[in-house]
Amino acid sequence: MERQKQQKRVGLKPLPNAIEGEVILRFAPNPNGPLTIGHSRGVVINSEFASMYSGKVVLRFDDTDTRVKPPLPDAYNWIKDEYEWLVGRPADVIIRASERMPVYLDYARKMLEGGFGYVCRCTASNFKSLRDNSTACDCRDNSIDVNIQDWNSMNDGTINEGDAVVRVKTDLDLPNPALRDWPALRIQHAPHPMVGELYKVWPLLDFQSAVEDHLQGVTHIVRGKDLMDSTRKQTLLYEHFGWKYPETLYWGRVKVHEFGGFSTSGMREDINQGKFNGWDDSRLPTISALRRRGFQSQAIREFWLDLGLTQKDISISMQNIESINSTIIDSNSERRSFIRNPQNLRLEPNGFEVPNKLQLLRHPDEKIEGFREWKIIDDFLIEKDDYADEIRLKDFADVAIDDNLATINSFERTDKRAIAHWLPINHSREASLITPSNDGFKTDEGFIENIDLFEGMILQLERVGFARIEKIPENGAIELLYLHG
RNA sequence: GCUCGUGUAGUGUAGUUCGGUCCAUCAUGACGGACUCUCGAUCCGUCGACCCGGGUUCAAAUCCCGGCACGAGCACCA
Repeated sequence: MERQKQQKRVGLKPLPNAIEGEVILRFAPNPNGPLTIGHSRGVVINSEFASMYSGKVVLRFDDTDTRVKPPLPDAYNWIKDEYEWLVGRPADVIIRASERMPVYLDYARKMLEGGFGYVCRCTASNFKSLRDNSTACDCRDNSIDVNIQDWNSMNDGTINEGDAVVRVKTDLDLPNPALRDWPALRIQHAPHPMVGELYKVWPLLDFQSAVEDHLQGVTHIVRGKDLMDSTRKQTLLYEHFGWKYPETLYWGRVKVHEFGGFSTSGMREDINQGKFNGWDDSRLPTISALRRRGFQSQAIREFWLDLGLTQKDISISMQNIESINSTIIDSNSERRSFIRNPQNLRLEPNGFEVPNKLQLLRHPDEKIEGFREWKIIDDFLIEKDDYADEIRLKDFADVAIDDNLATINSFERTDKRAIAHWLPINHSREASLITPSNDGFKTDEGFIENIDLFEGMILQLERVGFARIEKIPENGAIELLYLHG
């Protein structure tokens, strides 16, 4: 009897309660830096769900903090572009929380007027100790009039930063203390990089996000499970307003072996201190760095889609992304010779008639048609590591090496001697291959086969690995950035 | 500590809703081999897992109970 073999489901699981054409999702980063590989999970998963249901994605900049994680003005455009690069099309709607401030402040007032919010003038630590005992603070019983008065004082700057916050009334006996009378808005007098000093009171994530999700008609929220309590807080607010909370899904925490965790503010500080050369420093787990090295957006997409949506905390390796990237770029990457740590040799014909031209395939399986044509002269290079009594010059000849003389034994491959890549010096140009590593960069000086090269080209250096051409200067060495094997 | 969540091979993942088609899927990895004038690609093979203990049942990765482990939240950050 034939057993039916188990199969692996492909693609994301269906979204609960999704109606074709009516799904609205959102991706809401803080523009305090460009996107990291961690963010890309949100971009990929949300955009994939949207395309599964012909829905939309709202790209929302959650930039309501001017103090702890202040926005970086450049980051808005970086993120917009990186989103587009990852998805292949722009987000359907793009909004900034900071430009929507009047709306949030209006809803805050409505909350106070509705009596389900109040201005609390306790210190954070006092409130916390009351809260932990399920005890109301004195401010909680203030009349609506008093609350509105205090609210006005918060907004006109009469009440100082740190001296008041607006809270959402909840059941103080909620089992989870974190949810009890949670803070919705606070005072921040620091100027906002985008809107300046227009506002004294700024909403916190849980309030801003909750109101905006409702206003944008978001039907499904997919977010990290660290935000589970946010869902619960926001649901309480929705109940007050009489709104229906979106379906919510979560993913677990992700660590990448090669990078560890990734904190945008941490990187920002390190860059400012000069530990990195910028956001696209190839040692950083940012999208701009991966892109610069030659990772394809398709590889990043496939990677996250294969992981799918689970609440497990995972620790993954760049090897997985590299493997996917390899299969994508292998067929369209031309081959070139790159000689690290070169050794000069001179060809001794030994009575053989040496052809003056050699045609080498641009791609071994001819996925790319055509040849690189070498004019053979006597002087050529091999890597010092390949130096041996007898080697095979790839695609050319068996040679015996004595000192720096390479005597041709045969053009045919006659034995199992090691194959080495090589390069006639008339086709060589100085190049340095930079490989990012944990403690800096490793630089291999050498010579690259100087045929049809251009900046941004991703090629496979024979017997070395994939690399991207960073720069071809007028004079001096070509700069190569190592991608992976 | 309190609250919430998660446990399938080295890594990641499918299967868990409605127990049998599961001596458990796929990818990656490691190892071995074939092929190839790259340490690339391709092909073949091998390795390797249901957190633990009870229970229900003819039958449990799947249901129930009890442990254990790990993670997150408990910010006037997002």
